[in-house]
Amino acid sequence: MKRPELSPVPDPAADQINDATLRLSVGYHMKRAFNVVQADLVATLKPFDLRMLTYTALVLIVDNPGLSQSQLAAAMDIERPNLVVLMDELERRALINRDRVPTDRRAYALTATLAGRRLYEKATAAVAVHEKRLLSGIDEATRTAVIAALHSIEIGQTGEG
Amino acid sequence: MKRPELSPVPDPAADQINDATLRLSVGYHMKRAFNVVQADLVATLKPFDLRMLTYTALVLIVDNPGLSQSQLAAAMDIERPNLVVLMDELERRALINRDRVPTDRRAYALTATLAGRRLYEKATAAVAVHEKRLLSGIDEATRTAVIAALHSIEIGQTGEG
DNA sequence: CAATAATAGTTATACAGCATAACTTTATTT
DNA sequence: AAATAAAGTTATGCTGTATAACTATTATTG
Repeated sequence: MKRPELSPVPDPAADQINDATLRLSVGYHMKRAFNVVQADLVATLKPFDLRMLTYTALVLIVDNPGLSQSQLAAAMDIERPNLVVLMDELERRALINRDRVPTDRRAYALTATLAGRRLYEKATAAVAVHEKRLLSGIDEATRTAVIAALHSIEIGQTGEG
Repeated sequence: MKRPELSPVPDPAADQINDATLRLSVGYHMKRAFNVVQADLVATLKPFDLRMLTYTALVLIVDNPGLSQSQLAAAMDIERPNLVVLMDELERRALINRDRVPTDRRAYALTATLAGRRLYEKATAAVAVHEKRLLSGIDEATRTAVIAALHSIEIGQTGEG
């Protein structure tokens, strides 16, 4: 506002916005960084017609054959009703099977089809490549430390005391 | 109740789900960690009737008085139409003012009211306290490294080559 | 064993976050 | 002056997430 027209820049605070207060928050940093990572992941998975949620579900089913929808929902930290539509989609695309559990006819045993496993392989390889590029500016030691820190935040050692 | 090994557990992956493949992805770690942080932030801001978006907007307006909605939307990395409803809410609650810019009658100059600045102070203090607890298990050096790494990911030095 | 409670999956629904198109009003450009 | 661009707005749709209520089945228990 008080910038005289000495500088060729037309507007003062136009492009330089002060977010120093927000930068004090780790949540702010995480949100901004995660936005970038998520955008990259979404773009990476798009050629495979997968979103983060469908990819995550597919991977967990391939790696944990036979698990139930409830278990999967718990693992993915989403509500059961929301998982149903994910399974509907993966099943419709013949990437997974919903087999009835003989010992508990309420539950489904989720397994990946051959097509599902193939898609898993391709998508996982693509994700690895893209993530490698995303982290190319961070050395291995730091990368490990970041992963560990993120995990420690996730675990949440903030006792109630 | 711990299950003794008298019986071969019918379902092996019952409570222990293997997410090793996903753990190779930083995005997965970030999402899970961010979920925790976000939940904490949401809970922290709830007493002030603020969400992450409204809090972020309020802070940026207080710290950058006079900025326009377009500038704010750019700073927050959200679309202008979505910012409108945020400003509607903050204005309705008399936390900010939308003053017409004399030199450009299309734009609004956003400023915080006294109530807005007071809420900013209280909310920011609360956020700081909660984040401190959230990061209590991480030493200062690691914390700095994590922030730096997150920022470097955000900036995205991944060239197009 | 029958009544009850709990669990797995489902449907319907609602809300927040994010994106795009199209519009009005005002500024800028040509 | 006409065309173009920018700021803000409205309408709309899609994704992700959450809850209530329902069914079918299993587990509990009195």
